[in-house]
Amino acid sequence: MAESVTKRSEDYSKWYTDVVQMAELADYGPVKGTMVIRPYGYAIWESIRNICDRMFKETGHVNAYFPLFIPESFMKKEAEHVEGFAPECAVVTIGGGKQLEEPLYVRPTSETIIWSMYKKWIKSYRDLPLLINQWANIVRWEMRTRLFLRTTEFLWQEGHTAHATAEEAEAEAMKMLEVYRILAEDYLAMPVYVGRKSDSEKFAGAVRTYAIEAMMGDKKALQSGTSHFLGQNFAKAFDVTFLNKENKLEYVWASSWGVSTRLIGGVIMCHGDDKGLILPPKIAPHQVVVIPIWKSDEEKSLVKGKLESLGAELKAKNIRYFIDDNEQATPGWKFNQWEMKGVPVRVEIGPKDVQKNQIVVVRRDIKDKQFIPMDNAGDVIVTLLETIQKDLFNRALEFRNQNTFPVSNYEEFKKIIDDGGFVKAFWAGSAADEVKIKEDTKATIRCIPLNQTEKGVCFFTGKPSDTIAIFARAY
RNA sequence: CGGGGUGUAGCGCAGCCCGGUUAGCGCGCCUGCUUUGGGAGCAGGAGGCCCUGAGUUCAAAUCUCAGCACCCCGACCA
Repeated sequence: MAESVTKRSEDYSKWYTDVVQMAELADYGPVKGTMVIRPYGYAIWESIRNICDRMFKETGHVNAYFPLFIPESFMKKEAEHVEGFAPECAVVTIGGGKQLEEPLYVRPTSETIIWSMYKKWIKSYRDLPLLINQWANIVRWEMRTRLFLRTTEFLWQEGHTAHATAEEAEAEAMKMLEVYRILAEDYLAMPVYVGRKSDSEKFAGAVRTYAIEAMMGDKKALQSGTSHFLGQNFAKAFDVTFLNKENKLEYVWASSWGVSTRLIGGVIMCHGDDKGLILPPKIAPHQVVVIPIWKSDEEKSLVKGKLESLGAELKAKNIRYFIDDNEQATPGWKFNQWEMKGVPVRVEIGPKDVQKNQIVVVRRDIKDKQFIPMDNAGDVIVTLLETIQKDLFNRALEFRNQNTFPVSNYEEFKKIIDDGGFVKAFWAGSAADEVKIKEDTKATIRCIPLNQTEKGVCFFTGKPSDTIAIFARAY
């Protein structure tokens, strides 16, 4: 009986697919490109969603919900937007058995329908800022899909804000970018490069796009969150104006920002190993799994007694724990199963432990096994979870830094990209140069870090440059 | 849309080339007994429009043609 995943070193994408399915995170839906998020995967999404939602509310945002269907005419109002999204949209042309007067787009993102409503709601500077987020599903008809990373339909949040000034809208985009950085680094333990997108990579309809970019276990990049300064593009397209303090009519300034279930894919590829998933404690549905062990009925009642007191202690410390007392499965099977599912800490209690008043505690990430006294188990485990959270981040950070390289010419660049890794180097090229690099190497500018002060020479054009860019192959 | 491939039990496959009784195997599932500190053992059992349609033949999972679906590599895409 060999129920293990493909080794990461053998076939990384097979490994990924194996983990997603064997850890019961998701399954393929009946329609090509669709995904069923299974309870365990959904629980991870709920963790992420709760963390985000709290941070959004702490930064002054409120939730609302806008319709799934968008009239075709709305999509066409912003030229770049329709050009960018129309080819990957699903369109409804029949309703109630009749051909519709106007086709309805299934939202690929909600800027258009939201700004059509903002036109009604915004009249004065007193109505601003308007800071709305929605949790929703969206549809993008992708040609090639991968569970969590790119599916036809996925879950996300999209924030859409309206402001009286460009500075305020830009500040909002930056603020939410920072929220995303905190989400990625402090909760998902996934270090990210934070920066601006090049013009060719920016969102269709944005003035500027910002992103967080993470390195996966195969040294490819994953765009993990984006935040856009939209300028007045959508306000102009939907004619959203307000009277400012000087009683002058002005177009509203906007931002939008989003993260999606793709983050789950990021967590899998950032931390996972050949035994499966490794979840950061802060988002793990179960932070601790307790596996009781007994043979006789006598041992069973002894162990059960200890389980109760341990459960009470873990609960008192607000630890999310699960006692796997299923008698149909053997302990060995459970060990493997919960390692596959990435539970950060495993606790074993058997007759021997009861006798010594101890428990066995095993870390998922480094397999470290220790025996600790029963009495202060709660405190020890709280500390252990914090340590694991930090260690996961540091391990990922070290991996990323060791695989991020400077280059001084294009030959070096090609070698790094071919061998796998990020390139962090001075850049003064054009959009055409970006295309050329992409054609040659499949690498793109992932982001241009903010607040740069250094000067150097562009590795591609040889021109002087004050801009460092990060290049990589991406998902 | 171009190139290649695959459709047989819940999953993974064999059988097909060379047509011939009740279509097999592994895992999973069910029942019973024994087990339980790293994926338990034995015994018994359930489960199949062999992708669809047409054709060839005494006879088709197997040969021929058409269709459909899916997968991989491109193209496209974040």
